[in-house]
Amino acid sequence: MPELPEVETIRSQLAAALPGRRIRAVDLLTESMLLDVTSAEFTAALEGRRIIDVRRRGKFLVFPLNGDLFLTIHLGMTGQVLLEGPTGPSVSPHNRFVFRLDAPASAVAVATGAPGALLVFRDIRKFGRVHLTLSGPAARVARMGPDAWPGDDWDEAGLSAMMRGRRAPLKAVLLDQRHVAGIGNIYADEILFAAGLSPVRAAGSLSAHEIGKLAAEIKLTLAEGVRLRGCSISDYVDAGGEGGGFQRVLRAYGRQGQECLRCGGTMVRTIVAGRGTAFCPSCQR
DNA sequence: CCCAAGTCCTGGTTGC
DNA sequence: TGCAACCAGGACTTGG
Repeated sequence: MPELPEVETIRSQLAAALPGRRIRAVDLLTESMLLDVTSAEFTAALEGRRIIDVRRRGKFLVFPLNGDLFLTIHLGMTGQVLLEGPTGPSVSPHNRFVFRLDAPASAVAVATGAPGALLVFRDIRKFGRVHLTLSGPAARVARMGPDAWPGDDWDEAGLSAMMRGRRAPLKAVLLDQRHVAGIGNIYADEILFAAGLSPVRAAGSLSAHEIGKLAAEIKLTLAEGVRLRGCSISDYVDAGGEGGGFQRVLRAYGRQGQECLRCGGTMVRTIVAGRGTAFCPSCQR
């Protein structure tokens, strides 16, 4: 699933190719995934609009456009954003939005050979959402806590305050985007394994030392995810259609029944916060 | 038929 | 006791 490292990989690719380019036309193929405006308003407002920047907030992509408009995209569970050449879009029954762009306008995009006269939002499961709003990103983006990575705007003290007094399982708090934004099910399991903490511990029960370890592993694990360009365990590919590499270094997610890479015990699976959860009961306390 | 999962929503519980 | 904060679980979606 696209979590912070996957969305960040896509963002960096798009940021190298899109700023300065205009949206010539839009094909809206699945209306149910559009929020905040009608289809007619959406296509009319985007036509001729220039993309100013490509930003990320948690798992959201945010495209500021000229005229104080903001396009906000969430990839849900199986969403992909693909930059394709002008002959496309490649045929798929799961294409949901196709943004037809003009030729590259920036010298950088030309120099890097940025392809992409088309920006395709494809999503098998329709969990993804597209917003078009005025004066700022979609309202749901404002509800996000500080970005988990790179983590310049939160620290151990902030994490401690988020956890204090909570009886909810530790993993549920990591997954709650209002506390720290960008962590999903895969990275949550990996972070908790790395920190040696049980996903079912009450969040409020962590010691200061454990909070410190957790804070460090959130940043380290997501940094590794970004470095390896995301985790392609199911549908994820980057904007060029390439898979990431993080699936090769998974130590917890999906490893139930297998040997713990730290203590040699057996990894188990349980449900936490409604999500499948793999962990080592002997070395994650 | 069940499972996968991110977000929103609802309804029940807890604790000040 | 009242009320807000908190927390669990369902809905949505479709391919394996």
